[in-house]
Amino acid sequence: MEFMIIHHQLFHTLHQLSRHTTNQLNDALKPLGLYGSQWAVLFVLKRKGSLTQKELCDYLFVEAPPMTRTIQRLVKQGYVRQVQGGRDKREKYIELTEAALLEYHKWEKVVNDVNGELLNCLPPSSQQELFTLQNSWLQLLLKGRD
Amino acid sequence: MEFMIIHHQLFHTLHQLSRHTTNQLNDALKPLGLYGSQWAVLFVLKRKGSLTQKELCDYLFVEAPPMTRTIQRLVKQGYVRQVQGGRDKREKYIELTEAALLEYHKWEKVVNDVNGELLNCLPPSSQQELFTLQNSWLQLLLKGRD
DNA sequence: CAGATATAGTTACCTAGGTAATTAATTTTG
DNA sequence: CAAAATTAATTACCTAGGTAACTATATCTG
Repeated sequence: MEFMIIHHQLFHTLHQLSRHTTNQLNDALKPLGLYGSQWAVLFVLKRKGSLTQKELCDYLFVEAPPMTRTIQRLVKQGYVRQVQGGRDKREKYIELTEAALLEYHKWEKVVNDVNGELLNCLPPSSQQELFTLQNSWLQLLLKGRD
Repeated sequence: MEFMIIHHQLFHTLHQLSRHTTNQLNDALKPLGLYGSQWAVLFVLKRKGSLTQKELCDYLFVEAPPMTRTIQRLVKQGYVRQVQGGRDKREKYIELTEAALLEYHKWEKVVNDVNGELLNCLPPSSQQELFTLQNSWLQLLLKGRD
């Protein structure tokens, strides 16, 4: 019976950690005029290059409607372009603009700083262990849900 | 430089896990007419008894406005009562109703089942280790922010 | 090939949770 | 004690992310 309480605490702690870290990220990004959800998209585009919205959704495990909203905001700010895909006229390729590439390093530094600050209270071995545990759990959960 | 990528992946995985598990919880609660945020309040009230809204906020690390909303919804559903506090007329004590106490065991079983299902792909030792790591990280983060 | 089915993206609307501003009651302080 | 500062709760409004319904294009099938 005791393990049910452990489960409860585990989910509670997971939830708190996620909220706390995304709040910290948003605070750090605010002076740059960006939100966490926007940064996630910019980060993926920088690494992967041009992607369709569907591919972005699949990569970030986000449904299509919030992705549309995030991208429309990035378009309005001039950091991203929607390009009509050649073959399939339904899909839109999303790519970073010159403006985004110019600012990217500044954004990246801010994010790396806040990430480092959030994690510097944990020894690197614990960070690695935490990541390994979280990652294998997530993989197992997603495997079961395909 | 490599650790920045690990950091990024760690936060990404944390975020995904939190979203996935709260989505699963909400799916499981839907047939009962409850949301995850409501369950969190009901759970604390069952354990701790009558609490003020401020105490609930402090316990769940949630700001006052969302707590007001969640409680108002629970009041409307008849699962919770707001009682004007005796000494301080600003504060409102929140307590479970008879209706909530009657349903509680059913809710608890549903939540325990979904929690168990989400965690049964991880061996208990990993669950314990994950909880310990998450918890110590959260404690360190909150200690720094007081 | 034409009709049915599937898919990419959008719109509308829902909950979760955050900040800023407001109100009413309580404390602090000159 | 009266005025100022603090605090519990609420209201209004913001982002994040979810589902349902819709549109337009692609693909599959009879």
